[in-house]
Amino acid sequence: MKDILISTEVTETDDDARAYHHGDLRNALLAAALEILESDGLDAMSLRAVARRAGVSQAAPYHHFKDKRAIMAAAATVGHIKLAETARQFRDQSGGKGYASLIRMGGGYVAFAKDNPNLFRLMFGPELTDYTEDAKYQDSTKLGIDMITDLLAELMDVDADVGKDAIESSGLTSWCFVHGLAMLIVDNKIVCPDTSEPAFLEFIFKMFAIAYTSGPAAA
Amino acid sequence: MKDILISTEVTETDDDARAYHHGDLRNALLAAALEILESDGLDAMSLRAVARRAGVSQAAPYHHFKDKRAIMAAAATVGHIKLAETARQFRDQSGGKGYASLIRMGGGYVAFAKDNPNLFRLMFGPELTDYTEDAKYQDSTKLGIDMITDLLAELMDVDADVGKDAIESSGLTSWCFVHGLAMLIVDNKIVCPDTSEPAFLEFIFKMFAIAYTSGPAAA
DNA sequence: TGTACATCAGTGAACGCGCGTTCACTGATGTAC
DNA sequence: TGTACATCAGTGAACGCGCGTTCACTGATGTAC
Repeated sequence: MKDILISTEVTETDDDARAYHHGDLRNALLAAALEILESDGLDAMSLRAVARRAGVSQAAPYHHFKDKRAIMAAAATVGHIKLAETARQFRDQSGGKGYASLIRMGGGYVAFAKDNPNLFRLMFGPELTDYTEDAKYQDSTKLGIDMITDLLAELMDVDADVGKDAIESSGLTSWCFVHGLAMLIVDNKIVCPDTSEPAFLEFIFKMFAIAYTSGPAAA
Repeated sequence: MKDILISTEVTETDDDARAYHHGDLRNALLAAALEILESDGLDAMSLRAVARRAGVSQAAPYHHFKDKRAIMAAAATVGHIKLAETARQFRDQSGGKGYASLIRMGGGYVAFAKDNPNLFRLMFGPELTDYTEDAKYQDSTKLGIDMITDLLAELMDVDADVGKDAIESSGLTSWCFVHGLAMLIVDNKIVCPDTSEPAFLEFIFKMFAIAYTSGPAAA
């Protein structure tokens, strides 16, 4: 399941999205939605605006999406998949094993948020928290935390005194830190180098290092 | 400045908000806005809905707020002040000095977010990031991080080898963790005890403890 | 104390707007014979 | 190969809605004399 989701193309092809009059209007609409979302914000991402951008009539989207929330969920699904892909790419970069790869993965998480702020907000915002109509969407929301937990399970010595609970707890706290960092960057509360610059990874490493060496345990 | 802001009443009285026909319509509108925001979300918090709830005509708010963003900023200002108040109350609770008070302060941050999710979102959302018309609002946004940094300056041994930079960096990472925890709770991604329960503080302590004892430094 | 006046908070109607969604339609395509 | 038909993606107009904002107004209040 997880692998299927991850390997899905970003412009995902649905089972019933065949080439008719337009060719592939569903994907064109989804792409238009993502473009409008990132350039003008969630409020600007109306079904009418999406149809306009895709060059079709305002009624056309209803042949591909049940209602507005359906296309929002589709956009958020693409986002969760891209987030997981980015995190994995960063994790697999060269430059040290062990916890360094965990930190790089966090860097990927932050990089995605920084490069797709409005999509990131939609993914974690209130608009879709109770949206249960799309199983693909719901599955996709678990990709991020699953990757963290899986990697931690590798890194921690599971066979010894560390159990499943501890891994999950550690995963949760790592997620909190990296999610807060991402959110505060997206909110313009923290300045941070461009994700294309080498300085970006240095910044991430520094933040993680400080986080894990100060506080109650270190004091 | 900071103390003035903090000591301001939650239903803040502005310089020019005197008792005329209504008595104190500005505060009534602000209260209505906060109620609608928390019960029905930001999209429902229209100027017309606020006026309706306050029992006045839809044009009345324009005698007290320049436009819609002005009342959003006023609501966010109240939020930032309440957030700082809550954090301070938690910090000053009995039960240990030192880093325990830092953790309790984080608990206050999370408690506020959990009890005022939509207000919390507005405070850190994109709607007001470039709003420069209200100095009071802009000042209020700094209250949270300032409290963290100030407390850390007390806790850390400033005279020794720890400089201002280190304090600010530590403050930033503490903020990241607690902000992420708050956000993920608000997003319904993490289950967490009610803030009224004793278990709430235990949960916060546990999360902090795990965060600061796992990861690269501890490994 | 009483009157005239200035102030300005709140009114009610109107503006133009974009929205989500529905509806009967039309016309290009694939398929059965 | 050619014709008739069924399918259904996309159309264009319309629905009712709530929004932010402006405008001339009205009427309660505070104040000057």
